[in-house]
Order: sequence, then structure tokens, then C-alpha cells
Amino acid sequence: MGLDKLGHEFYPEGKLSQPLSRDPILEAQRNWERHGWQDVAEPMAAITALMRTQQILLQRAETVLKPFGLTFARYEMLALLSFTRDGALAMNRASALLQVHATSVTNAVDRLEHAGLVARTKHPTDKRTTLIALSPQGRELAAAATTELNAKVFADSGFSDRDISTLIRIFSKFRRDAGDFASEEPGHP
Amino acid sequence: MGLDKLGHEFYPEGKLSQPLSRDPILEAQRNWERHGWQDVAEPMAAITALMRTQQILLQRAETVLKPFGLTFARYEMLALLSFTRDGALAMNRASALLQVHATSVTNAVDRLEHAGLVARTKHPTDKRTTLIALSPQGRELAAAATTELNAKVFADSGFSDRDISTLIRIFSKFRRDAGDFASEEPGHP
DNA sequence: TATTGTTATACTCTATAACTATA
DNA sequence: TATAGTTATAGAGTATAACAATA
Repeated sequence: MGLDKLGHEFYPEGKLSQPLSRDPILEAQRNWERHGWQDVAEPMAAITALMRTQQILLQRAETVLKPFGLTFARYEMLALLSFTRDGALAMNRASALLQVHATSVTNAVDRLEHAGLVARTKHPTDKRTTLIALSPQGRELAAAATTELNAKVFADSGFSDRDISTLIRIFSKFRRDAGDFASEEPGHP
Repeated sequence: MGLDKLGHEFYPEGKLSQPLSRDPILEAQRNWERHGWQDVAEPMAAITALMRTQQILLQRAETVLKPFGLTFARYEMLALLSFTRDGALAMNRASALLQVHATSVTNAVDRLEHAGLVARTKHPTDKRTTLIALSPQGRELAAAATTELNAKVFADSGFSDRDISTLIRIFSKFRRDAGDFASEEPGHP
């Protein structure tokens, strides 16, 4: 696809104002090569393409989540809580697991709490830490959103099974090297 | 690395509040599998990892660009202009090539213009369209920023050469299928 | 009528710094 | 002293809608 009834090119995602018949990232790569940056043209193209791919996928997810009143960030928080044994987690821990700033967690929890999807409670022993607890409505909404997201985004992601495995491998190494987490992978002490 | 002098884990990028000894995305994948989502656990993990990788790379780029007073979005605009024959481009066309919203282009150009890096001029024939023209300072800054970015981000991207080729192939197919651009790839009419 | 671009508005997410209260 | 969390503030990108000028 890529053409509407009048023969104009269009964009299923991205809402761009003008069509393209050639890959702009490939064009950029060739520009880079022409201007003396042969050695970095490929990494530049790969990273630019990664950013564009992320944008497309994020837009798909947000489109699916909008009817639930959720953003992707807030959905991730609910999903994380729903996989916890007792549906509760320290702010602290949520920040680490979701890999976002403490202020982002505060902000997300504020809104989720206001919507009645989570509640803040006090940690029994350490009075500094606050726990985020999933409400019954939160659990229900998370389950419904997960079903939709899985059906409409993840089940037909646009990557082949083989490519998915490849991406997991490449990104896993990258993130470990970047210091996101330590070891665990077999063969990487 | 991943440990500071006191033996605490830390994060070179991301400014997270608590360390992790295991990959949180792999943990999430296993949670998904345990809860009956075996068929989408891998795509979910791949996409989540992609988003995290994008975040790390974007942070690296923004860190390098900050001393130049540029964000990545604004840098991309300058770089695009500097590769144009006469250093000028219609707003329209920039929006299409950079694959961002028209309002984002307006916003970026506003700030670049205010910084004296670009100037708006009128299209000679079509009075509706405005052209963005790179100023000498803009061209100079773009060149300096490109050198830094290439040296500090792209030259040692954290991906092997082989993985970079793989990523380009996978994302190219994905973006074409998503409608970002039409055909061009050999074997894909 | 359609297109180009701007403006106004709103909503995220991100980041820093200052602050409290607890440990 | 260090940690957990909040608040305030600022900045960025994104999106929609309404609009003016032009084609």
C-alpha cells in the first residue's frame, strides 16, 4: 500500500504533510557518505532508523491505549504492578524497573491515583518509602489494555519471528554494555 | 563496568534511582509468558528493548549537542539543510523528509531562526510556501556538531558492524511496510 | 476547494534544584 | 550523611483546531 484513491501517497502513521517516494534515511546515509563521513554513515542510518521505528511503534501503542485513558508510560506502570505478587511496589523500585526518573514516577502515579487505578500506601517499616498499590479497577483496566495491545500491536508487530529474536539479542547486549543491568547473560560474566 | 567504588551498581545513562542486577525487560518477558501471553512475550520484549535503546541513544546525542545549544530535532534540521544544494528547503519538504509534524517544524525553525542559524525567506513563485535558509553561522555550527556527534556517538555506537547492517535491514523493511516510503528496495516493487 | 504555514492551546515526558522526612 | 519522595519550574515534542493567504 501507500497510495490513496487519487494516486497520492499517504502515511498510515505519522501524519506527515508531504509524501515520499524514496527512503529519506537511505538518502541521508548517501549524503553522509558523499560528504566524507563514510565510516559513520551506516551507524548514523541505523540509529536514525531505530528512532523512527520507535516513533511508529509508540504511536501505535498510544493509539490503542487512548480509549483506556492511558499513555504508554502509565500503561507500563499498571502492567508492572499487575505482575507483582501482591500488586504493590515501592516508588523507588518502580523507578528502577521502568527505568524512568523519580519525578516521572511521581507524575505517573499522581495521575493513576487520581483516576482511581492505584493508591499510595505507607511502607510498614521504612517510613520514607511509599508503596504503589493496584486497585481492583486498575487491575481490570490493565488486563483489558494488555489484551488490546497484544492483539493490535505485539501480535502483528511488523517484524518476523526471526527478526524479533535478532532484535532481542542485539538490544540486550547494547543495554548491558550501556550499564542498564549487570551480567546474567550466559557467557557474559 | 557497572559498579562504583563502594560496590554499588550505577547507571552511566538514565539517572535511575536504584540499581538492577538483572535485565528488567527479560523479567517482564518471563512474566508475560507465565501469564498466558507466550505468543506475544517476545515481540513485547523486542519492542520494549527498542524503546529503551532509543532512549539511551537519544540521551547520548542530546548530551553531545547541548554545548552547541541544539536538541537532536534541531540538529537534524540543520544537518538536512546543510546537505541541500543551496542550503534552503521548503517547510513542507522539511516536514516530509524529517518525518515530523508541520507544527514541529514551525517550532524548530522559530528557535533556530531566533538563534540566527536559519532564516525564513519567501518562495519565488509559490507565495504560500516559506523557505528555510541556512545562515553561515548555521552551516558552521552544523559542521561542528556533526563532527562531535560522529566522534562521540556514531563512531562507537555500541553495535557491531554486522549488527548495524542487520538493524538497517530490519528497520528498512519495517518502515517501508509501515508506509514511510514506497518501494525502492531491490526485490520489493 | 485544496494547500501552506502559523497561531493558540493542551498534554506528555524530561530534567534540575530545593525541600521534607526519615534512615 | 545518605536516601525516598515531593514540589516547583522549565523546556521539549506532539497533537488538534482554527485561521489567513494563496493556489
